[in-house]
Amino acid sequence: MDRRQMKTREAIFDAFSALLSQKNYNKITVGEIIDLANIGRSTFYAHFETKDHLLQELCRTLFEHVFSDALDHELTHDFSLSNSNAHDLIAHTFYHLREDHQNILRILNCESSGTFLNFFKEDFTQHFSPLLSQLFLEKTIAVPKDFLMEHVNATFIHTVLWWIREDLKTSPETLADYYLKVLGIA
Amino acid sequence: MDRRQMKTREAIFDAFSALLSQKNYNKITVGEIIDLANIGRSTFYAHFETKDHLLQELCRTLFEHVFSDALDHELTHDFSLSNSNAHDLIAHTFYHLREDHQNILRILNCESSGTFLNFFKEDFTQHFSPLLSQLFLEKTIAVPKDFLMEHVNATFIHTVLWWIREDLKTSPETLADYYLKVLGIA
DNA sequence: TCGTTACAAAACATTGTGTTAGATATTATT
DNA sequence: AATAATATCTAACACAATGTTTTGTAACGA
Repeated sequence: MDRRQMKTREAIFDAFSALLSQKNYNKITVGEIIDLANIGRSTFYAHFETKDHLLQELCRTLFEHVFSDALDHELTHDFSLSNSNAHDLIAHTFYHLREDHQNILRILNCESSGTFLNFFKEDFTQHFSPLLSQLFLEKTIAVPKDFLMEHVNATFIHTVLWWIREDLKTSPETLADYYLKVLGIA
Repeated sequence: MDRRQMKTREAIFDAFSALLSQKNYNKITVGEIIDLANIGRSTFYAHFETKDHLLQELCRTLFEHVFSDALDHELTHDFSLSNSNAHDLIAHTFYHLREDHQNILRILNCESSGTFLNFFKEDFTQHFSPLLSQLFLEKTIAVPKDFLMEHVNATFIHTVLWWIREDLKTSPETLADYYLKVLGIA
């Protein structure tokens, strides 16, 4: 890929996420982005069809490897998920979020978090929910399966958001404890 | 208040929520609202400073009495909250949501739900969280109190959203069961 | 009935979106 | 090093939506 393309793409992403940490997504204009990224107007539209597409691509690139990396790393050893395995898996994901992806956390905490959560939720559901719901089913709680899956999902997101709001002062292991505790698996 | 004012205010609210059930909040234009409400442009701006203010006022008027009404009705009898009381209280709120406020449910389910959930969440937190967290503390789960409160909160919202998505086919009592079950109080 | 007030219609300035044209600079190719 | 390809920049453009203003009219309350 052309170096120029990569440079401007970088610049756009940087400017965009910088603006996102300051103001709501809906209030950000393309004009502001290109000013901060220091690129021409037509250049922006050569890269991204609309502002919505930019958001989508940013989320995709950010979230892409968080969950899958964590799972790959953990499941290499053991495919059957015990309680302690689940704890390690969750904790590992929290580590991953904290160390390698500060950008994700900053963006999840911005005013437009709702917009990002949809993407975040999708990835989480895809990778984790099946495994966790399997753990639950062993306990045979008398609620519908899809209700349970969404609960596991929503609780994970709420856990991450709480963590960010507490400025990541809780350790990944402890946070994984909290998560599994309120879910009743612990 | 002038009858004319009330009439146009009604018309604006009706048109707005009708549009919200069709498309995302951000995509709705003032032009569409005034066309559907059949009022003049200047009239709209005489009533609402911006589209955001309209949204805010709509949420306020819709959510205002849902939680407080439910609480008033229930707590008249008994201020100490036992497990069965909690179940009745939750179920009563679900009834309230279903019967008296179809508008709320339709709006919570629209594409812009994230926007409304902030208001919804506020009201719920204000009225319910203290009572429910009290129930939890008796069980002395080893997680921080504010984490627990937010969990109770987020789970309620997720429960309502799941209910809507299932087209309200679950009875309020059963739904209250589900809610308390996944919270571990049941 | 009379003063007040809400409304409609239309024009208006302003801002943001997305497109297009030609000129310039950077890149990969030979 | 010369060349072809292409990413970029400046600038102007049409378009849509926002929010304001003006003027005339109709509905309201007293």
